[in-house]
Formats: sequence, C-alpha cells, structure tokens
Amino acid sequence: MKLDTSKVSIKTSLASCFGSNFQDLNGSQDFLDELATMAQEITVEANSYLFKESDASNFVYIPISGVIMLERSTARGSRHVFAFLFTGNLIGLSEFSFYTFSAKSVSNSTIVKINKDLIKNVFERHPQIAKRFHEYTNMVLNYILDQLFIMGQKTAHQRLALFLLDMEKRIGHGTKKFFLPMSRQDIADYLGMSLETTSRGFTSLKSKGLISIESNYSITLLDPVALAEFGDN
Amino acid sequence: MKLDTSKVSIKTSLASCFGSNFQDLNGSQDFLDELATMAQEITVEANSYLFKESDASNFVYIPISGVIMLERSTARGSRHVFAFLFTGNLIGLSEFSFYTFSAKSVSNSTIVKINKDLIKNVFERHPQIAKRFHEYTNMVLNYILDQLFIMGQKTAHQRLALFLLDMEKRIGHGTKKFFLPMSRQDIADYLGMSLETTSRGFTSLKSKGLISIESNYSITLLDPVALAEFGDN
DNA sequence: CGAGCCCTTGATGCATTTCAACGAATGTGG
DNA sequence: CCACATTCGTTGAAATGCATCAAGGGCTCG
Repeated sequence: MKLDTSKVSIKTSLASCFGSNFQDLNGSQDFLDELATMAQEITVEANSYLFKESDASNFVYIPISGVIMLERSTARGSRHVFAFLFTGNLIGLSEFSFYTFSAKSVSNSTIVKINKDLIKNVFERHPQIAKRFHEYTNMVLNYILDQLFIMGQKTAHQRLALFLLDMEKRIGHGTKKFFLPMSRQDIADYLGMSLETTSRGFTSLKSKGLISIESNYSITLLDPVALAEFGDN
Repeated sequence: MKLDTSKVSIKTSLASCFGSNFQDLNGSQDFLDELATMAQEITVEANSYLFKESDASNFVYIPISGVIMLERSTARGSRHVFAFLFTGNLIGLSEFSFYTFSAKSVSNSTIVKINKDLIKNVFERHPQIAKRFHEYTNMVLNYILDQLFIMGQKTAHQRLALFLLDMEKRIGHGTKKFFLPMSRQDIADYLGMSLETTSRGFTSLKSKGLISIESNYSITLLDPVALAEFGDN
C-alpha cells in the first residue's frame, strides 16, 4: 500500500498517460500524494492474469515494466487479442462495472495498481486531470479505429508488416532491432489470422529483404520505409 | 442560429446521447438554453458531406433524422466505412483539432450542429454533463472493440448476419422488418469485403430461411435467434 | 539425450476476390 | 408514357489468399 512516486520509472509511466507536463497540472501533486499512500506496485508472472473478463472492474493498472495483453475468448475456444500494452499504457479505463476482456501478462511485469474510486475522486476534485485522462481515452479510440481499418482492408502479410512497424515504434522507440515479447500465436490472434499464416508472413517479409530474424523473438526492420510502403498498398 | 429545444425529436436525440434522465442533471437547463441560442438545425442532402477528413473539427453533430456514414479513403481509391450513425448518435467527439475521417450523409438528414467551444464551456461549468459525455465515449469505444472482434474472427457471411442484427436493433428497434438505408457497397466497405460477397451473403441468408428480402432496401429477419446463432459460431 | 514446445514448411481445400456478364430498378428526355 | 441510359444488384467462372491438416526442424530444459 505504499508507492514510491519519486521513482523515475513510475514518473515516466504516469507522464505517458497524463501528458509530459503532467507535473505542472493543477492538482497533480495531490494526485501523486494519494497514489503514494493508496496505490501499490505489484508484480505479475508471465502468463498469469491481471483480471478476467466479467471480473468487477475495481482497479486501473499502469505497467511499469513488462507486457500485458488484452484478450477475449469465444464460445468455441478461439481467442481474440485486442491490444498489447507496454510501459505507461493504461488498462481498465472502462466506466463499466465489469471488465469486458481479460488482461494477461505476456512477460513478468511490474504494474501500478490504482483503486478506481481513488481515480474518480481525484477527477472530481481536479477537472484538469480528468481532462487529460479523457484525452488519453480519445487517443485510444483513434488507435483502435486505425486497427479496425487495418483489419478490414489489409491482407494478412500487410497486417503483419504494419504490426511490426507499430511494435518498433512502441517497443524499440524507433530502434530498428528490437525484442518481440509475444509468441506467433499471440500475434496471430491479434491480427485475426492463423499461426501458420503469421509464420509464413515472417518468412515472406524476410525473403523480401524487409526484415531479418535473429531469433524467434528478435527482429530487425531492415527497411522500415519499404515495409511501410508494403503495408500501405 | 436558433434551435427549438422543446421539439420532441431534439429532446429524444439529446437524451440518447446524455442519458434518459438528462433533464434531471445539474446544469442541463443551462446547456439547453445555450443550445437554443447558439446551436442550429441544419439539413444535409443525401450523398453530401458534413465534413471531410482533415477539416478543422470545430463542430459536434447530432442527427435528428436520417443516416450518417463515417468513412476514410485510402491512397489507392478504396474506402473504409467506420460506422453508420442514426438519430441520437453523436459525431465528432474527437478532441483532436482535425477530423480523422469524413462524415457523409446517406439519406437526406436533419442534424443539430453544435459549436465545440460551446460544448467545452458547458463541460467546464458542469462536470456532471461532461461525465455523461465521457460515458458515451466509453460506450463507443466498447462498440468499436466489438466490431474489431467481429472483423478479426468472423467469416464474411457471419459479419453480414451480425450487421443485420445490429441494424435491426438500431433502425427497427427490434422490429423484424426494417428499411436498410445504405447500399450494398456501403455495407461491403463497412464489413471489409467485396460488394459481390455482400450480395452473395444476402442470397445465402435468404436461402437459409434466415431473412427475406422484400426489395433491395427492405429486409425482414425471419429468425433472429437462428441468425444470431449463425453469426456467433 | 530425449521430451516438449514453438516455429516452419508443404499439401490440400475452402472462402473470398476479381473479372465478366446479365438483370432489375430508377431516372431522363423525347 | 415509352425508349433509353444509368446505376445498382445478382450470378457465374476463374484465380487467389488463407485456413486447415500434417509433418518436420530447432530450441530449451530436465
């Protein structure tokens, strides 16, 4: 029940949710103080669940390290992955009282867990912070719209190319070589295709000279511009 | 520049955005008064644009009658339809200063056009109304997540079945026979498939005895339960 | 070294797109 | 009101993309 809000990792994660000039916002200190006493830092093992579909949505989570995957499973055993979330992303922003998807940790993760009532309280006292939060929601909405567009219009291999570009931006922050934390199956379930098609996609992008595969989880984008062009066509 | 906020059609549209007990909310009268003097009711002809992608997003729109389609077009001429919006839906809730899609009227429409500054102002004065608005955003987000799931996991004919069920709920409000306002091409671009596949989908659902097609735009769901089952599998 | 897991590759079949032609509905000008 | 043009929807045939089934390869861990 004690969170060290002076840690750089926590500060940067919060800044990524609430804007880079978060510290200057009216009420930010009050918010940080509340977090320091009421929020907690938890660790989650790889492959275990943060929460499951239809659990009561009492908490909001912000990953500090590691990767979280949001998923939903169908009546007939198949699975859909909605999103991969990294450091500084925000999980559980829904205003519904139950989660509509599960959150599973892909790797060992460190996560800040915040009581939703605390958040709501802060929002009521500090409209500026609430506003930032809603801007974040809006950004997410736009991100999902883009994803919807990709799902509707692109071939499997194009979706994979665009996925890798997105991961480069979010994991590698522009470094062409980066570590892909999720399995081929996870990617397949995210992009709405079979595991085999994902694998063939990797092979195809490799043989086109667009990427190189050092190991299953280490990828280098050899030609991001051409990769983007391939994805956009 | 004068809006008759006492009209039933306008009241119901607002209620649908801001909740059924909107009138009881703190500040709702103030909001209505502002709308009465500052908002306007406009009419838009079929096939004309309310706004286009990358226009400055200065207004928020609420359809009173008619159908609006949100679309984006690609570099190479293809088009994606994000959503069909009906009476009481809300358009342009983005906090970005430019729209990221175009809004096109499918039929002749009547629309309430509200200046975004007015909205922002009201939200600052009345947090309760702002909150309703954000709940609405959240609902939209969940709706799009469902759509993403459908796009990733379902076959073309299943997507069509689920689309028809959604339209029944939103247009017919549960009346099995209803008027489909959009063309086959619009549906195809919404569901991410070709016009021909859409057409074959209609034929297939008809021959399965799930729907009947009185005319191109008049559809009856003969067996909604079976249709839902077909879509869910 | 062997078991198990994840990934890759090959072969086949089905779903969907594409190309092409036809039919139905709608609108226009004579 | 009819002939014609035009738009929109349906249907067929061929080609393609992707899923599925099945087998093999490579890595990791006991």
